[in-house]
Amino acid sequence: MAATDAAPGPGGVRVTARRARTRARLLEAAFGVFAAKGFGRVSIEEVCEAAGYSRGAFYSNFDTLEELFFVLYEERAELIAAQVTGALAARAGDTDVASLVERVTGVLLLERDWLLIKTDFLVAAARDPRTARTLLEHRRRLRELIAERLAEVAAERPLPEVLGGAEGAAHAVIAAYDGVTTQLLLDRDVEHARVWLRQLLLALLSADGPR
Amino acid sequence: MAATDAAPGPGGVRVTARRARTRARLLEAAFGVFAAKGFGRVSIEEVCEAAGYSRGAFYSNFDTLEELFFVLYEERAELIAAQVTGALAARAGDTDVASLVERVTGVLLLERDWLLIKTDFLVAAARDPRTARTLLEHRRRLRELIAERLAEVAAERPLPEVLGGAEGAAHAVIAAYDGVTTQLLLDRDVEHARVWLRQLLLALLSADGPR
DNA sequence: GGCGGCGGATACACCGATGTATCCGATGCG
DNA sequence: CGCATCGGATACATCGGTGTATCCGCCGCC
Repeated sequence: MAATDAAPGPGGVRVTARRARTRARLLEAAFGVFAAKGFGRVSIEEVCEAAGYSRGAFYSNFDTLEELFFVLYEERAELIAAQVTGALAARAGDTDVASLVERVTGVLLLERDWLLIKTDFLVAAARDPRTARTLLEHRRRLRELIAERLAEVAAERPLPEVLGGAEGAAHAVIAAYDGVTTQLLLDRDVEHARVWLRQLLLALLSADGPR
Repeated sequence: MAATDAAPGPGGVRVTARRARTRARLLEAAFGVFAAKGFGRVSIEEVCEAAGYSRGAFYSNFDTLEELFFVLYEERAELIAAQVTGALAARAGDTDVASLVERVTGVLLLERDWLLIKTDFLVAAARDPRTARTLLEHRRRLRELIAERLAEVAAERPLPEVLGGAEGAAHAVIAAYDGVTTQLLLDRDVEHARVWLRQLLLALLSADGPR
């Protein structure tokens, strides 16, 4: 499948194997550079150097650094979403809050680098409504995944009514995740963050449990 | 007290009234510019133009744009801290969680612009340990203020033990605040954010209450 | 009211990053 | 195996931002 896959892409543009490879390498390298220095402090040149290409390669694949950044974000976000889906799907019949929390926290707080990039993206979205919609949509999907799962759990043992059903509870889970993320960005203690997130989620979700 | 206050400052540098005014105006203008475009997308020139000065004025008062940004942050952070202190001190004898939450949420989620700048600062701190220490110290102070107050509350009606005492509960309050902040940055709905934060805090703090 | 000095304005040189135009080599097809 | 095309490299023009050196006017004290 060398160049035979040079099929017309969605935009009618042929994409050869070679092209796809450089594009992927640029994205991969950009991930590291963005994480290290932050979008806004990174030049096109730096990304190319890290990937082992010249700027010519960049301009052949992207129009602007922002475009690359957005593509990078969406790509990884998709990946995370898949992982969460997996973590939630595992042992689907399990309605124990604790084990659910356990699995989700494991997936959500893995790499600090991703959190750094996600925060850069948040900053961009905070000022540009169009970008914000992308991020909100992504969050909505995660929230729904969680809400569905929590709904099952709630069937066995009711969630705190203060939160407002499975929907509200899912909202709370996201908020807790965001909150812990902030702390992790500052103290760099991934292990502590994971423990703390677990604790926080348990406090939120099983509050009325032992009433 | 016109120019007589041109007393040697802490660094042995005379600071005249005129100088202080321009400095303040630059900071004030910078606040708006940073909030609108984000640190990293702002040039020195832009700040000066917004303030009604030329770049000469800037370089006379600051060495770099980053320095101005940090000064700006610390100045406002101090102000917020004072407001929170005030909100917590009011009706010091009051040990009702709900009214406490009410007062704090009112102070914490006022202007979106401040949240934008604070997030920019977070991004900077996430990559520079030195900056991180500043931010962590600021958070620590807020946390202790809250913890002290929660300790009083806990004397009347115990907090959820899952959180780990007043200290842990204060930690949770900060996390919830950060989480709601993220959402607010995206959807721009301040009123909703305030309601939601209140709900979240109540869920966290009064969970075991009616047991 | 003149004068010294501080604060801010103006002008200039420099640098880094961007975007583009052109060129060359690799890739894959007939 | 030769050729056409695509992808990436190189070279160049340009621009915006920065920092600095110098100048001027206003403020404030004698």
